[in-house]
Amino acid sequence: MPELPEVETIVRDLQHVVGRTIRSAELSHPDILRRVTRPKLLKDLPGRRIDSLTRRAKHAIFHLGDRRLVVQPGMTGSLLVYDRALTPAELKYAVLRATLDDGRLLVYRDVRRIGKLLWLDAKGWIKYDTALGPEPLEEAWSAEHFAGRLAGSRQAVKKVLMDQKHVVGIGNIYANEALFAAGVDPSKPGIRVGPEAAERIRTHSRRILEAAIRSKGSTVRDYRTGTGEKGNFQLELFVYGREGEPCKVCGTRLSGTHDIDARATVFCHKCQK
DNA sequence: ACGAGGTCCTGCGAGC
DNA sequence: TGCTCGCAGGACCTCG
Repeated sequence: MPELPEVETIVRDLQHVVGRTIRSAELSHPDILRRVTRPKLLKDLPGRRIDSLTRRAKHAIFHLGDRRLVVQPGMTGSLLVYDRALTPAELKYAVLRATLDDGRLLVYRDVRRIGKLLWLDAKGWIKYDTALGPEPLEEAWSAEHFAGRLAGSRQAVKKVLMDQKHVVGIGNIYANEALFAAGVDPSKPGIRVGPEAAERIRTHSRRILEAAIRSKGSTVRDYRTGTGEKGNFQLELFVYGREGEPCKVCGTRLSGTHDIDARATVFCHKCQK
């Protein structure tokens, strides 16, 4: 489940494809495309140079001349580069395969295809970019900004933290972790989270995201780095995936619920108020 | 304008 | 042993 640290890791690992030109492309499942058809994308890609590869929110952005290929890995998406032909097993989930001018293969792999590929021109990019909230590791996500968004919402604080309109890049794993670290009950309505607790959530979110980047992300299931390896931050999780196990801080049995946005929420009812 | 809830997609593991 | 079924969740959509 790539969130910000996982996509950041993938993008850093794949910088070696920058400067390469796409020679040809193949797409096995057009159902992952958004706002573009298969014939259009496959006609547009060949001959384009990868000018840069960046991250926005939980997405990887390939800058290809006047257009951008936005990769939203969703749950099970990953980006991999091969210097050999794919095995039949690898081919099964290789949704997009782009042959580069040095002969290597750039692959978007996605088992469940919850992920999406967007092919945007300059205008489409602006629309996409402006719909997203600030990056959590940048200045724009200030104490005032976050406290203001919380104060204006009756939604559960966990849902606000995961809402990409308010702040990007934080998904279920890191929302659970940040709220535990901040000592805030995930179900508390945003409007009832005071400025002090809001600031704890913001600073702990940043700290955890940065630590997770240093550990190359959390591999809970399918996530792999851009070099095909597992991340390591799953070893440092305090609550996610630990329902029923003892709280690492106080020993209380961790609670679990699906009441917030139908997502798995795990928390310590003693540490989080 | 906002919030609630449904939908997509497939592998995996629990349970019988 | 082999089957069914529930679950995982980011982004987007519709409905009220």
